[in-house]
Amino acid sequence: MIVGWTSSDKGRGSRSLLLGVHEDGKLRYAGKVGTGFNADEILRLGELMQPLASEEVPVKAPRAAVKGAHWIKPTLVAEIAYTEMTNDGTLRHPSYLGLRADQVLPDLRSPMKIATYNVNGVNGRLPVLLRWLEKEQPDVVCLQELKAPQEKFPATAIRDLGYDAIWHGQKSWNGVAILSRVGEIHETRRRLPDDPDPTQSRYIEAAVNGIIIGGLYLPNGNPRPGPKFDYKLAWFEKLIAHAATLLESGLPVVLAGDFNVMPTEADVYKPERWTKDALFAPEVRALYARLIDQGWTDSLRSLHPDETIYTFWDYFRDAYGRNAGLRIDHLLLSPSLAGRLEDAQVDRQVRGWEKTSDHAPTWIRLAAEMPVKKRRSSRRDKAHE
DNA sequence: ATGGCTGCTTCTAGCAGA
Repeated sequence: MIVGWTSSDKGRGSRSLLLGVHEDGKLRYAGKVGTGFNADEILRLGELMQPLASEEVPVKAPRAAVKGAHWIKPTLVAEIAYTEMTNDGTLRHPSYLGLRADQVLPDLRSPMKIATYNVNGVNGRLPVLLRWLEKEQPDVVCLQELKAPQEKFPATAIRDLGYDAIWHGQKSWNGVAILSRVGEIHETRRRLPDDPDPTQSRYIEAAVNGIIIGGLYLPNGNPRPGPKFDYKLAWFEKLIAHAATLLESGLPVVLAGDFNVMPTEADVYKPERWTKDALFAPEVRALYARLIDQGWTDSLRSLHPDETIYTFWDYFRDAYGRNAGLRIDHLLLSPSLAGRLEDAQVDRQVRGWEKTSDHAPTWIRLAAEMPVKKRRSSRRDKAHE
């Protein structure tokens, strides 16, 4: 595991990587590696490590050995060539061979429950939001439709329940937030690259416990056709482009939020009535399919392939009572997380509460890492090559 | 098919939502 880096005197990039190995269920210091990477790889590693920065020291190590160390959450697995293990357990003549993107692991010492909830006005729904947080205790929450300017976010009430928060507000419309009660929130961005309209607060991203959480509120797009629909398509294209770079990073990522798309006919109570709507139009569903085809897992559908699942019910005509719903809130998992998906549900009862949002909270649980696991990846005997 | 509901703003009537 890469546990940190020490910085270079000359300009950007790291001078050496600090290493750890899992042994007897614990991570212990295994020395530094300062060779084997070129300038491009140093830059790439720098970009990957930056969002993982941590105050917490992940391994015990001699003070002199780690002078000027920048620690990260132990998430990235590197392949290292070396001649032997010294008596003090560090690697002799280590050389960096590359990153094992297939073994990039989040910090999952305990299970992690991650939720998304379009609150439809964070202040108007505050009693409902707090009641739900207290009852269901999600670890990380993506909120959408805050409908509040930056300074009107109810941070104190949320902090009183043990949640740290970052948010990107906007007057009247939109607004997104990420809450966590399990680890520091390291914000990585607060709008999509090349957002067609950067005045709209629709995307916020952070690293929490070594997992990148992208919280999003995709434009509604009605009426169709029209400028709002064009904006939806343009925004979706930018999301797809950014999602591709997230996958390329090899990091564990959850994209969660109100996508304003019913992916298939199984996700609408009456598909034939919605074919011309911006939430179900063929071109919008095609964009969703393109996103998924990059390698994302639609958590709820993958665990419940044949169930009727809705996350939204209109306020009109007793839609909730008639179960005339839509599935438009999604949690997408990058490949390294898909195998850890343990549960995925909608807290649909919340939609029946007083003064509630028209959406229901939707969540997943990722399984904890196996407690004791020896890793093959950090060992390779150079003599045999 | 239609009109039904809700939050927010500060021209409490008009908009956006889905």
